[in-house]
Amino acid sequence: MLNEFDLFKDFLRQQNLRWTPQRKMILEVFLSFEGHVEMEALHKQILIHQPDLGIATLYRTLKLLTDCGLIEAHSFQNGKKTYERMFHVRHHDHLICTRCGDTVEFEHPLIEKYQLQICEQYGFTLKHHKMELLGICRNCLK
Amino acid sequence: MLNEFDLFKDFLRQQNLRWTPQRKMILEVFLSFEGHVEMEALHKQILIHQPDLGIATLYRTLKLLTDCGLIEAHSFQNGKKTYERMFHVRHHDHLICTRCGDTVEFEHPLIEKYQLQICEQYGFTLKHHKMELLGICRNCLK
DNA sequence: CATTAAATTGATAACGGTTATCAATATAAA
DNA sequence: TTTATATTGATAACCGTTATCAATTTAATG
Repeated sequence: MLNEFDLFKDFLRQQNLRWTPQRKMILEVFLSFEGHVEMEALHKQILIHQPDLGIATLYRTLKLLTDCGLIEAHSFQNGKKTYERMFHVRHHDHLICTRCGDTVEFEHPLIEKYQLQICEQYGFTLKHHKMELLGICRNCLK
Repeated sequence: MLNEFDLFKDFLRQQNLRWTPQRKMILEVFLSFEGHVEMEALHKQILIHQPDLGIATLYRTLKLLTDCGLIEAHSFQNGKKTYERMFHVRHHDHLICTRCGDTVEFEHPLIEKYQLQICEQYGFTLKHHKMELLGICRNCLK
C-alpha cells in the first residue's frame, strides 16, 4: 500500500531531488500532527528531533510536500499559513472563526450531493471543491 | 433607503469616532470597485484623488469598514489581503473551470440551509461563506 | 572506494505587507 | 472661540516568509 514516504521519495526522484534525513524527519513529525498544523507548533516539535534544523529547510520542505500534493497550505486572517495533510484523509470543509482564526473541519453529504447536481446542470465535471464558512465562534462571542 | 455612507457615519458616531474627508473618499473609491479589491489597486486609485494620503490611513479605514460590516477581508496564499464589499450585494458561489478559467456564478438555497445547520451545530455565528467548485467545463472536455 | 557534479543545508540578510508610534493637525461639542 | 480628543501622514518597527551563499551531503560514475 502506497504511503506518504514512498510518494514523497518518488516525487523527489522524478524531479532529480534528493531524499535526505531532514526531509524524512520533517514528514514524520508533520504526520504526527492532526488537522491544521501551524508553523510555530511544527517548528517547535521539529527542534526536539533536530535542534539545529534551519527554519529555511522547514519552509522549503513544506513547499515540496505541497508541490507533490501531500499537504495543502491555507492562509488565514492573521497572515500565518497553516498546513494540512491531504493524503489518506477524507475530504472535508472548513468552518473558520474570522476573529480568532480557530477552525473546525466538517463534511455534509447532502451539500456534496447538491454540488454534483449544480455541476451537471452547468456541464461541469467536478474535480474538487473548497467551501469555507466564515463566522464568529462561541468563545469570541462572549 | 440606508446606504453605505450613512451606515458608516452612524457606526463612527456610535464609537465616538469622526467623519473625515479621507474616510469619505476611501469609501467612495472602494465602492467604485467590484468583486475582490486588492490593496495595491485600491491604493493606486486613491492616490489619484488625494496624492498625499498616507498608506496607514488607508489600512486604518479599511479596518473600520471591516469592523462595521461593510466590507470583508480575505487572506490568500501570497500573503496579501483582499477586501470585498458586503452590503447591498447578493451572495453567490462560483463554479470554476480549472482548464480555461471560465467561471459561472450560482446559488443554491438548500446548500445555504445546511450551512446554517452546521454552524449552529458548532456554535458559530455565520457571517459569510465561500464555496468554489473546481472542475472542467463542457467546452474543455471536447 | 574515490571522484565529481549537483543538490541540500543552515545561517542570516532581505523582502514586503501590515501595524505601531508620534508630533502636528483637524474635528466637534460646549 | 476654546478645548479635549480623534485623525492624519511619515516613517520605523514588526514578523512570517523567502533569497542568498558558502560549506556540506548526496548519489551516480569510473
